[in-house]
Amino acid sequence: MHKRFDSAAIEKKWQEIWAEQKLYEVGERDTSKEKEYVLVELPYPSGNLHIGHWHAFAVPDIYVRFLRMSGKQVIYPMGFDAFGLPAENAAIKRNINPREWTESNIEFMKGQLQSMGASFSWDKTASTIDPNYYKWTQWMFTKFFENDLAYRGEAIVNWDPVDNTVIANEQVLADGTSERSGAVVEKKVMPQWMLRITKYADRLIDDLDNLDWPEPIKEAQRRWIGRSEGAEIDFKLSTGDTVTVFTTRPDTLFGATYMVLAPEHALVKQNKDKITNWDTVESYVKEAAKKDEQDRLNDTKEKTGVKLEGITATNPANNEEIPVYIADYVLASYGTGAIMAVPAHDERDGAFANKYNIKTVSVVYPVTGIPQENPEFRESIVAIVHNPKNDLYATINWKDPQKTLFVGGGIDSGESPEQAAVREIREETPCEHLELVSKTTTIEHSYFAHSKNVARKISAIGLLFTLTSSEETAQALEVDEADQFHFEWKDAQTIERELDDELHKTVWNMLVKKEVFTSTGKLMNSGEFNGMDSEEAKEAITKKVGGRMTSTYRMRDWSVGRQRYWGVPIPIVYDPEGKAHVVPEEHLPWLLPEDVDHKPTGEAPLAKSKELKERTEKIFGKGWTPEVETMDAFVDSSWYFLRYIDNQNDSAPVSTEAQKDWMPIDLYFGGAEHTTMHLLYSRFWQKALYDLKLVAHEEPYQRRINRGLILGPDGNKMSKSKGNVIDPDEQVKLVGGDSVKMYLAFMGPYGETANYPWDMGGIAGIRRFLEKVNGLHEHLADTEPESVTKQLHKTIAKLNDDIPVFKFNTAISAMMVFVNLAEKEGLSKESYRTFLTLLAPFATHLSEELWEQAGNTTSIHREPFPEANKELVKDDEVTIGVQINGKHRGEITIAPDASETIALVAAKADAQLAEKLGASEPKKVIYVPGRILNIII
RNA sequence: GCCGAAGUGGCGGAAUUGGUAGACGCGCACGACUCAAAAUCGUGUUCCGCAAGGAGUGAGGGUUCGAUUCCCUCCUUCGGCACCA
Repeated sequence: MHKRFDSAAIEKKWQEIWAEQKLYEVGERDTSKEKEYVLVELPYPSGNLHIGHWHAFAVPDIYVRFLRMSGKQVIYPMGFDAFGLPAENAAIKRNINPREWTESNIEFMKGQLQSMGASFSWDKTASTIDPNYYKWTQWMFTKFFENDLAYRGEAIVNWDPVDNTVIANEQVLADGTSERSGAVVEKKVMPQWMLRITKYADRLIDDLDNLDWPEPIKEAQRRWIGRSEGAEIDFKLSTGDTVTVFTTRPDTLFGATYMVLAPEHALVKQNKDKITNWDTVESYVKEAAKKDEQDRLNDTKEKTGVKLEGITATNPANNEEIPVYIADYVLASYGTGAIMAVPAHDERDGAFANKYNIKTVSVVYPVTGIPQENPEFRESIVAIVHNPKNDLYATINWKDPQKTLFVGGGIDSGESPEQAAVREIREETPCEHLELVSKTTTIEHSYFAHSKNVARKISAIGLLFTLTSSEETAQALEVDEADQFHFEWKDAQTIERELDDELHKTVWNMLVKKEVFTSTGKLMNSGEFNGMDSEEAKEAITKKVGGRMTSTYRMRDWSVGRQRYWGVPIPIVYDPEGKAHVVPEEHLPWLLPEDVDHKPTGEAPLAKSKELKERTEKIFGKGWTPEVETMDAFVDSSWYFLRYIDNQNDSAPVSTEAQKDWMPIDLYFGGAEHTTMHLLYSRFWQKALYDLKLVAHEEPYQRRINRGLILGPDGNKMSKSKGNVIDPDEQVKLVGGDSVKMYLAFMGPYGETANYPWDMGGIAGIRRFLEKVNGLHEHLADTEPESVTKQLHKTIAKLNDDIPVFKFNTAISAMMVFVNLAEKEGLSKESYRTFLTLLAPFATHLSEELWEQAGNTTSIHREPFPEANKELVKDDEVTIGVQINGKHRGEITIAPDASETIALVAAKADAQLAEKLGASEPKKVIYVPGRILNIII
């Protein structure tokens, strides 16, 4: 029966009692239980919690409580990631100290967190601005510095002109603006504090394989790191310099008809004197630099560049002299900043060569590109052949020779390709039927090998070489002189129209339309490598020209220095010669000075601190100066989960004992936005610590679950300007924390990255459900119908199934079904108690209140989670669908394990079904017990 | 452009070793209670059709006794990356 309740009073009452009893503190590790470390991303104290925080923290609490009631010792910590630009900017706006602002926010947010009624392990908390925390952040940085993982290097950095600081690559959005301020990011070359994350690139990719993470997140990290396997190859310039290029396609080296340097490439300036068109070159270089600074949105289709007159390079594969260009489509910061350009097999090079009329040479032709699962098609491919004497190309289709295409020829003689080809053929074989036996002597290697071990020698069409499509060696195969082929000549348009399979289309596009073919295949026009498979040729050609197989990465080192105030001071001091030294452990924490006007001017605020300067000289001596940059806040959050589990430790960031107790993190709930930032940084950090023997695990997070976004009621992302922001405090006031939490859990499955719009009616429905639960005791009876007991056990089973896989929505739905039934049929006191414990992880306050009202003196949250009685979960009877000829025509109710005979009898007993079935005997019966009966007549 | 995820009533969603499509909730309609409204309770609610019946899980095709589920082709939406050699 529906019965209202005062959620505010109940929730406040229990929150206080729980706090007083320290009900959710974890304390020491209890080894009689299995441990479970459930982590949620610690909040940034921006002022107040938004509804997304509820979704992030309150909903996983259901899972945490379920585990705890199921007998595990669960740690579910909460803390604050409190350094960083937003707090500093907010403080500047309000003209107060960032520390004051942040700390007051933390206090306020703690109250909000309490209103969730979640079981946070408050004895295991941490705050990144606590000197006892950042002492260890600094300490680890010094270890990194000593081990060459942190270094000061020149780098092209992203400069945010509004926040007046450098930001990381990961913080630059796709449109070239800053993730922080929204300003257009500029490129600057500056000395930077960097962390050598690239050293870990391979491990960061490879170790993903062992993690229980959603595959899309892993894939996003792999792509972000962007490992490219290829080769470095040296090209000699006519100036005597050597240019190293990076390429993923060394197999196409014979097709490298020019070379491109990035405009910023050092050799450009160095050879100023030898470049005869230096003025043009110089202005292009300047233009390119400006373009880079403006924005990277400039459409990437239009390629520009300038030829370096007076300089050539030598292609090491064929010793041909090739021109050298500079072009801004080659990036200075990727690979070696120089490329070998292969216009036939790279789209960008193709576009560039087309524009500047550079020679194009095809060196790879396709053999695949055909669906693997279509063997019939594969068999039909035979080869592409080329006669360099007359530039005639042909593709031969073995199964159906009529599909053979001839392309090219006679380009220089003014003949059309068709005319030339026909002439060629006629001259060689003056008959209509081209017999595929030796008629000419120009052919050296011209074998076709059929996949069915039938070999034929083609020698009539003036083609220099052909390639086999099977493993059979050409020499071993016999010539069958009886075979004849008839080639039908068609004009180009007809041929194009009739192209009906992928290979032929590809070849046609490549050879006739001169489109760029980027796939791998087999080699041609490549000297001794002709006919070799691309993959094989990569190594072979690299080896021949003295190159090196290597990998390069999209990801750059992590720039961590910030020219701002509100962050962890980088614990480095400089001696009078300017050499960097770490601040020794006894002087840590290296405190953030207070005597600073932190307003951003572009100069680092710490440079203005007298106290910091004096401190440095006092400790290290006269002439020593402090580093004035602070650390990116992503550094702080790269290890917080380690501090949680040993937050009182004075002698180390975290003890090995605590790690043995709790690490690794069994489950990390979080948002998709951290995929390539926090999640990558902290994995790197953990690996670096691992190599320094400071942690026991190489990966911090065993399992990761990303949640979606809560949208406004209008289906849009919540924003103040749209006026669709849902304030959690207001909602809690309206319907209570239990309802807010349950509603967020009810919207949809949690483990998928789906976004759910907030629905005012929906949350009212949850509140209504809880009010029904509140009145449920009025339906108590001495005995209950078996249907109710059975439904209860089905519900128990459902919850035990659904909660571990985060399908809280269907779990709640099952409880609703039970309550609806129990209201109608009545329920026993025992069932009522059991139901309350089912509800406890969801409606933490109300279930506790009703539990107390039912006469219990200990907390419901100490109760074990119910287990279903398997006998009671089974149904005595089921209603199954009956199909006639596959169409649903009615239903019958029978025992779940009834025999086919019984099912048929039941179907015939049904008047409607009997009529449909008529008198005829069924042709076939498909009966799946408990599921379906399908009768074919 | 490339990579990834997803398309089911008016809405959020449920159902996959292939077996009654639309659980549960919202919304809506009608009824009860009320002077009235709200709240609450009851009934109904995929679409077309008075009905019998038919159609139906983004579109089209295929496999199957049977497809939201498996296969092929395509479309749309969302997310990520984007001159990365």
